[in-house]
Amino acid sequence: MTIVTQNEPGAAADGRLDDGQTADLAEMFRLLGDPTRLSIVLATLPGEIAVSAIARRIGASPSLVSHHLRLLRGARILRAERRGKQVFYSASDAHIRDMLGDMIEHIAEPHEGTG
Amino acid sequence: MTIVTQNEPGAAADGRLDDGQTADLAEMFRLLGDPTRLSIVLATLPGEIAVSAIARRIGASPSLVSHHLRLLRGARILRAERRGKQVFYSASDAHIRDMLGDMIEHIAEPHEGTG
DNA sequence: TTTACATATGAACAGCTCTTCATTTATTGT
DNA sequence: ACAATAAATGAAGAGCTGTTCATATGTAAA
Repeated sequence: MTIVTQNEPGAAADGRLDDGQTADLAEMFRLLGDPTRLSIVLATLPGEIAVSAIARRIGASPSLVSHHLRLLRGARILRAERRGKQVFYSASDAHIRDMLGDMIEHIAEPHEGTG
Repeated sequence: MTIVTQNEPGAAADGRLDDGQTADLAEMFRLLGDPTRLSIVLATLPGEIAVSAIARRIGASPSLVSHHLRLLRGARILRAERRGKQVFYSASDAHIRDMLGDMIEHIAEPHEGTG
């Protein structure tokens, strides 16, 4: 689960990642590749949000949300902080937040006019 | 004057995407979420590359590569151009290229763990 | 303690996906 | 025409995944 950043000189400049980096990146994409899970992640971007609030906002059961949250926690995409009865989730760090922010901007940009 | 309520391209900067955009983004992530498929996409980033060359480079069978390429073509992530017996693949547009370039930069950045 | 709320976990199942192998189509050269 | 090479396609199976339901755990208040 460690992201190795010490790759050989000259790599990564033109889209070359080593196998470990590729696997890590794919794993991250895989987790974001489910609509429910992506909705959960998106719901955390504005700021900390409790499990029940996520469930309400995306229209899913707390159980399902919790299952997905476990995976997102495990991949260090989200982090949890308990406060009373509730557990608040947020992006695990600024890196994740920036990355997702960039993705959203990309998606939000106008695509070519379809025929 | 009220604030824009149109939820099309140019949505919010705080992580709010409509269901369609979320589904599209998830679908894209899903496709990039398989290591073999991600490797294929990465192999196309430096420039056009033929199917057999991709297969050689990532160590997969031409058949498997072709199957994945069909999905990537279908999602407009890659585009194909036949030249003689070979078919060359590349990122479908600058948008995709930029997005993936950003992702790679993000992944390549130092990402410390184990505090 | 008991009650109520919030979240997490386990089991189970339907549906999907990745891969392999066999076959087919497309293109070039003889 | 035939053979050779490149790529695409179809079928089939093993394994994985998302979801639901039931149950457990943690927390706070009465």
